[in-house]
Amino acid sequence: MDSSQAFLSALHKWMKVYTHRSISYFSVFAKEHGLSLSQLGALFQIQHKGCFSVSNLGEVLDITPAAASQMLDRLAHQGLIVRSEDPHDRRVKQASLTALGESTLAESFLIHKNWLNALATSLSSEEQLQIITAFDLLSEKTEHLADPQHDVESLS
Amino acid sequence: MDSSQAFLSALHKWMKVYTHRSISYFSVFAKEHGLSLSQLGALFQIQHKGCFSVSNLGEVLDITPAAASQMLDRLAHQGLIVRSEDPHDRRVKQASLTALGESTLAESFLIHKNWLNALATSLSSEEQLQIITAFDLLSEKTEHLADPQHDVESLS
DNA sequence: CAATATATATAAGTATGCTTAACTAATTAG
DNA sequence: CTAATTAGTTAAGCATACTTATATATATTG
Repeated sequence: MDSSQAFLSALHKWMKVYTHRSISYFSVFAKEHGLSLSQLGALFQIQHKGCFSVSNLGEVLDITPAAASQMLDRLAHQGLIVRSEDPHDRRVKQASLTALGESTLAESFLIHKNWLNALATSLSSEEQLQIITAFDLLSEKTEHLADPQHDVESLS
Repeated sequence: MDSSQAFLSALHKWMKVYTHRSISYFSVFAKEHGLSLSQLGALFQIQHKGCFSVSNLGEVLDITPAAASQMLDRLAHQGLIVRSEDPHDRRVKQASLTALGESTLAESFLIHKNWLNALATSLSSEEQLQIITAFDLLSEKTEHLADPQHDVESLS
């Protein structure tokens, strides 16, 4: 299909632009908060799923359970997550964000604010509405797709 | 303005969804290629600007020139970048991607392929066209805005 | 109940990623 | 031409981020 090709191409171009911007913003943010990019990444994963067992976090980050355990150790030590026993299986520890963890992530998106505001003012109301519709569509569709793990498995 | 608020909200939502996906994909990709997320981030920055002096790379990544020099050392050792003397100022070393560096980054976007294809097939042609228009608009506007460094400076 | 499997944690070891301080080379200013 | 500044590297030191191997607690299975 022709529009699929154009769709992938437009999305790819935007990903390059966005990746470049966000790496720079997240680098500054992480430094300001005494975090590494890896730690910030782990926090995003936990936030998205609500909670994560040690092994499952290791799977999405592609690291061993031992490494995931140590990562959670450091995050817990900084007060960003807590580990609680899973009532269904007492071997399992579920990691979830603390209030501090939540607010830290919320703040991490604010660092993009200047850029996004500049972007907003450079667009007409009509253009903004067009983009809003597009993003709503994308967000909705993405959430209905399978979780990344499945794609990852099918790639290997 | 009302549509600006909705615009920022839609963009924010999409950023959360996309950040979550891309961290997982880039984690897997980095591991497969023996890279860290930090190294991948540095490569993206160099790619975007074409070349980077040691100090300037340090600025966008918010690290000291010494750290940037060491980072480039490791990337050069892996054959992903080369450093060449700036003809205008022989103190300056310009880092740029090698063919291997370029192809590695190109490949890093392919790892999103399964997801993007699934996304594409879940959308009608009409919806795809709407999204294409939106992304073209965004990519174009973003490239005309000032570089991230300026925003960063104004934040501190 | 005993044996096995699973989830996590801990220990030891290595590479990365950062810092500050000291050093070298090139440029700029007086 | 000398002094001061700037760009980059190097060294020492420390925290992070991973690995494998081992240990411990809980679950599952025969």
